[in-house]
Amino acid sequence: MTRARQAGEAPAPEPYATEAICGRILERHRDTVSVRKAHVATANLARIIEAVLRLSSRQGFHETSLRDLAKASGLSMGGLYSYFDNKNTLLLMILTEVAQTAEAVLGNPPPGVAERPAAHLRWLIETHLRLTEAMQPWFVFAYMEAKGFPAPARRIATEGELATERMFAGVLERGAAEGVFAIEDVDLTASLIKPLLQDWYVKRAKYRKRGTTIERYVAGVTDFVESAILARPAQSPPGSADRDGRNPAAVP
Amino acid sequence: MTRARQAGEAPAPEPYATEAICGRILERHRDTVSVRKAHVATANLARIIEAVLRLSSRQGFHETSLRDLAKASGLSMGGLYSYFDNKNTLLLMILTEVAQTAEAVLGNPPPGVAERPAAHLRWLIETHLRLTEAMQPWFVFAYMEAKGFPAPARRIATEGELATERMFAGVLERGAAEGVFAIEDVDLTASLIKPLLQDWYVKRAKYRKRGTTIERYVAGVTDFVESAILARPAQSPPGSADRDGRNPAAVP
DNA sequence: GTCTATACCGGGATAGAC
DNA sequence: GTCTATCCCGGTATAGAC
Repeated sequence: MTRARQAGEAPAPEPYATEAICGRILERHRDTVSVRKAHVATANLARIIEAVLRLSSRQGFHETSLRDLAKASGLSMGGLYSYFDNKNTLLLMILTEVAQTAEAVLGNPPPGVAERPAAHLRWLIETHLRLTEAMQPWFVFAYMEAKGFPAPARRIATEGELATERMFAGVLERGAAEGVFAIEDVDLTASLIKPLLQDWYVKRAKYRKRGTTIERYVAGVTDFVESAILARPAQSPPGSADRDGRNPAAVP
Repeated sequence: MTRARQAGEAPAPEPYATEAICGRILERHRDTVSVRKAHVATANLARIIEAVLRLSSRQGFHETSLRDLAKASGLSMGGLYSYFDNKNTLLLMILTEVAQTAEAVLGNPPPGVAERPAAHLRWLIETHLRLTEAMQPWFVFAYMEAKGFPAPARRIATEGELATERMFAGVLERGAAEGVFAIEDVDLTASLIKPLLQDWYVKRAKYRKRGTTIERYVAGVTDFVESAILARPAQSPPGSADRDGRNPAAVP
């Protein structure tokens, strides 16, 4: 991801365009892709993956047949098999790429940010949302298709999940230690932030229909989270005061 | 759901046991189920659905074959078809039951609660979590399997989603009007609460592994949400003060 | 009411021509 | 490197015995 650019490589003005990402995938799978010329391989891989992401978003990956995929990508059945040895490998290519990208991007805050927990938290929220926006079909695919598949696929997705959750937990921990955050249970709070970020790409259609912009959403989540956890100087500690009596609603 | 109990009907101490729910499903599908005796029909339906929920949670619904389902439920291939006319109907049975139950339960707050927004919000959160806990496999199924299936199935799930979101929006609206909540954007806030509740059943395995109890989670979400939106008497309005400068992190 | 046996189709994967 | 033709399995659904 954040590797040094090779001499002669294209400047890649769009690091999250499908073609650019497929170039990186190719590097990781030189062995399973039998096509030698790099530029034709990336081009075709891009068409395949663009197609599989599109079809899967409607029908799911398993329900997407290789025949459909061949038609949609413009290749033939046999042609597909020079890019992966079986359907499951195609799944893994996408999942690992998503996981790697997320870890590389979120693990590299700009200089100075990581030292200030409040700023770091804010950066994590905004960067996460913008990354998943730029690679929306990829993240939706990873989220939706990870379950119910062979163990290795599951693990990749789950690990990625937990990795980013740990980043949040780390920031919250440091912020709480410095006294800028007031948090009772760091791990629980970290796991509550995660779904707020995932909602943006998982339910993208809903937000699009409502006309919610990403700027609005970033601001909304940031305010929501900060209101919940920022330490407030002149106020009683959370979880103690001014609550009206519990109303234990047993399920009827 | 909240119908009057028929004379002679069992007292049903467990309204969310699989058998009890399948009794209700049977009422709604007397036409497609060809087995006449009610008690044998509900018993078998329960075994079928218990099996399909279990298998689908691992492999997904589409990947679960009717052969597997027959083995797991103890019925034969042919036997299954006296309970539904095709696989898709089985899917719809489950989805509609989940949607109906959620709406019936969440739409009936105990007397006095609906009048006080703070109490109502708290009741909604706790009831939602406890309901989805009691029917966890059902809700996971509905959440996971709704996408990628024929339009009618999609609609049922989406409608259910929006219905509960509207309940939250309504409460927040009233609370804001009364001045007990300080909320900039009611609709956005309502849609942020939803994923916090869904996370409990979608990622149930994670929380189980960590030893997070439902009481802990209820308290955690309640505190988180209330800290975020409860109006604070002696404090500047949200979204204005004491934030360190924005740190607009463009995706690198 | 439930089972066994079977029809039939669409899926993934491969062989070999071009 | 890519395509066409084909194999074979496993899926849904049904027919007819018990």
